[in-house]
Amino acid sequence: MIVSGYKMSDKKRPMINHQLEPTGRPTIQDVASEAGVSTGTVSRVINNRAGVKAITRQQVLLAMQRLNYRPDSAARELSLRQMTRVGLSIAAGNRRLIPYFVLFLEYLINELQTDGYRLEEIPSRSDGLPEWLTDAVVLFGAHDDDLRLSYLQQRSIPFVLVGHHPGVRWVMPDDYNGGRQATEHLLRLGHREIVHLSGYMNNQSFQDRYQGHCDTLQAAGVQPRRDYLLDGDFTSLGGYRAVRKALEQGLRFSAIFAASDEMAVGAIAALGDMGLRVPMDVSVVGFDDLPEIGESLTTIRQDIAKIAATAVKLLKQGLLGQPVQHEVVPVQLIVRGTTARRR
Amino acid sequence: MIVSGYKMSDKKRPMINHQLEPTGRPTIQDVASEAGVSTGTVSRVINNRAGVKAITRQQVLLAMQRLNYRPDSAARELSLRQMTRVGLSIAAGNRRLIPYFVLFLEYLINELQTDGYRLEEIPSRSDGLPEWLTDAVVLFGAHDDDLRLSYLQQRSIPFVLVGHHPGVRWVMPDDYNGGRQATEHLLRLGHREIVHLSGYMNNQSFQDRYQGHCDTLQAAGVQPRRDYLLDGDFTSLGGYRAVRKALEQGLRFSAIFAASDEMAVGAIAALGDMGLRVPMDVSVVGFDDLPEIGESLTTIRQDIAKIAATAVKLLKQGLLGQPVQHEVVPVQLIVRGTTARRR
DNA sequence: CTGAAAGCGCTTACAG
DNA sequence: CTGAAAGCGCTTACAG
Repeated sequence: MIVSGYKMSDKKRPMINHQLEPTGRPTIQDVASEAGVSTGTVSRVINNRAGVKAITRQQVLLAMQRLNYRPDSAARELSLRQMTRVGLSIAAGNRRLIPYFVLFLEYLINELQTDGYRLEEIPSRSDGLPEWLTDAVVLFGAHDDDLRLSYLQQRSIPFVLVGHHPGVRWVMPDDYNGGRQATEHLLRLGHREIVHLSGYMNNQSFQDRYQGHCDTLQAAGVQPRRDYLLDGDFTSLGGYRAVRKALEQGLRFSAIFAASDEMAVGAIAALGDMGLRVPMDVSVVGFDDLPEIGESLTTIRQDIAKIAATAVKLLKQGLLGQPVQHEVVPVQLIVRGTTARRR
Repeated sequence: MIVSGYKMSDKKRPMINHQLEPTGRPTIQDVASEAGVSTGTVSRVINNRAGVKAITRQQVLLAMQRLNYRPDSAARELSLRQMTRVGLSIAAGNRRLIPYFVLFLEYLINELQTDGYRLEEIPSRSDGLPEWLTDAVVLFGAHDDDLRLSYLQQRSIPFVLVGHHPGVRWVMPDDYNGGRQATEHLLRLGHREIVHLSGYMNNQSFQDRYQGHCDTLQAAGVQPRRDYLLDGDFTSLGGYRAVRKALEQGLRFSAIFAASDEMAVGAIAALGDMGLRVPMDVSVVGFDDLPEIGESLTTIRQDIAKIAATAVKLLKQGLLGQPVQHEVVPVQLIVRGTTARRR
C-alpha cells in the first residue's frame, strides 16, 4: 500500500519489522481509518462527548472492538494537560497497611490510570477535613457524622464513598448479607452457640456484618448473646487473644463467625493451642477471602476489584454532573475446610 | 515581554491566568531558554547522554535547579514509545501483603515512574523461573541457589537483587549491623539472657540479623544459646505464640531481640498476658521501624525508600551497560520505650 | 558538541 | 455533526 505524501525515509523503520501493518498497538489513527472518520470523531466517541451521530458512534465503537483498541494513557495525559487529580481520603483510624486496604488501593490505582486519572492521597487536617482538595475524591470509610461529606458537598466536589451514607454517591460490599450468609451456613450445620469475633464497632462494615448476623439468628429463634461478641481488634493477634481468653474463662460455643479472615486465623490458632480441633470441635467462618490468608478457610468472598471499579464508575458520573447513585456489590459464601456439622 | 512570532490568539488562554510567566510547571523549553541552549541539549543532559560539553551540562543543570524543573513523565513516556518495562520477581514463599513489602513496592513504583519506567509483576513458573521477561528485573529476595540469577545472566538482562549474592547487582539494608546494634544496646543495658525471635532461616535478611546478634554476643563473652532462638513465623501472632510457649515452658530471659516489629508486637502482648511488664521485667527490641506498628517500640530503623531508590539507580547502571555494583544501606538504632536497664 | 525539526498518540477550539 | 490542524512536553536522527 503506497501512501502519497509519505516522506519518512526507510532508515527510520526498525530493522526487525515483522509485520508491517499491525505494528505495535493500534492508535486512534488506525481506528479512524478503519471506521472511515477523523481522529477527532474517534476521540469524541472515546470520551463520550455529545454531538456524534448515533450511527457514526456505532461504527467507531465497532472499529475499536475490531482492532482491540485501547487508548494510550501517556498520550491522553499529555494532551489533556489539566489532568484529573483524584484524591484519596482515608477515615481517621483506618490503617493503611491492612491487606484489604492494600488490595483495594491496588485495584483503584489501576482502574484510575486506565482513564488517565492520577491518584493522590489527601492527608487529613487535625479537624478531620482534607488538607487540600482535588478534582474529585474517593473517601475510604466514613464516620457517623463525618465532616468531610458536607465539606465536599458545599464545594460541590464530586466524590464517592466506599461505605454508605444517605444522599451521596457510595459503593460498598454487601456486608449485611455477608453476615446473613455466614450465619445461615452455621445454622444449617446445626450450630446455635455462635461467637462473633469483630472489632470495636465504629466501623460501618463491621456493624453491618454484625447486624446481619444478629438478624439471622433472631429469625431462626436464637437470641444473640452479649457475651458472644468478642473484640478481635481486626488482627490475627487480636483474634487469638480474644478467643483464647474467652476459652480460658469458660465460654462455651460450637462455632465462630469472625468478621475478617485475619481474626479467623487468630481464632483457629487459639482453638488449636487450647486443644480444640477445627472443624471437628469448633467451626470457623471468616470474611473477605483475602489471598495469602487462611488457604482452607470457609469465608465470605468480597469482590474488591469490583468495588474499586464501581467507585471509579460513580466518580466519573459525578465528574459529568450526573445524578447521585449508589451501588451494593454482592458477596458470596465460600465453603472450605473450617466448618462442619455440629457434633 | 513580547515574543516575536507568537501566534496564539488570546482566546486560547485560560480566563483565570494569575501569573503570566510562571504558568504551571516549567517545561524543557523554559529550561532551554534559561540556559541559552536548545531543547535537544537539555534532553541530552536530562538523560545523561554522552556528548555534551561539561560547561554546557553545568549550565543546563543549574537552569534546571533554578526553575525547579522536573520532567513530565507523560510526555517522556509518549516520546520514548519503547518504554522500559521493569519486571518485579518475588522469591517463592515471600508474602506480598506484609507491610515491609507493601512499603517497598510503593517506593519502587514511585521511583520508577519518575524515570518513565513501568513496573510489572512477573509471576514465577512452576520451576521457579520467571513466566516472561522484561527489559530489566528487580528481584525481591533470592534463595541460596536461585535459578533466576543465572537465567537472567545468561540472557544478559540487567537486574538488581534486593538481598545479596556474589557477582550480581544488589542492594540490601545492613541487616548484620542491625543485629549488632540491637544486641549491643541490650548488652549495654546489662542484659545477658537475650532471646532472639525470628522465622525459619531460609531468608537472607533474617540470617544476617541473627548472625550479627550472635557475633556480638560472642564478642562480649556471651555464648548464644540454641534454646534462645524462637520461631515467630514473621507475624505478630507467631511472635505471640512463640514467646508465650517459651514462657510457659519456663524459659528464663531478660530481653527479646525480635527480628521484625510485627513479631516484637506479638512478643510484648504475650509478655503482658503472662504478667510480665515491658520494659521493667523484660526489654524488647524490634526491627524495621514500620509505621502503624508498635509506636513506642525500641527498634532498628530501615530506610526502605533509600533501598528502593538505590535499586533503581543500580538498575539504570545495568541498562547503560555499566559494571556490576552493589550497595549496603545503613540502619539505625531508635531507642524508645520498650528497653530498660536490667533489674 | 549543538540546533532545528519531526514525531510519539491523543484532545479540542475552529471552521464548515 | 464532522474534519483539518495545532498543540501537549518530550526525544532523537540528521545536519552542521
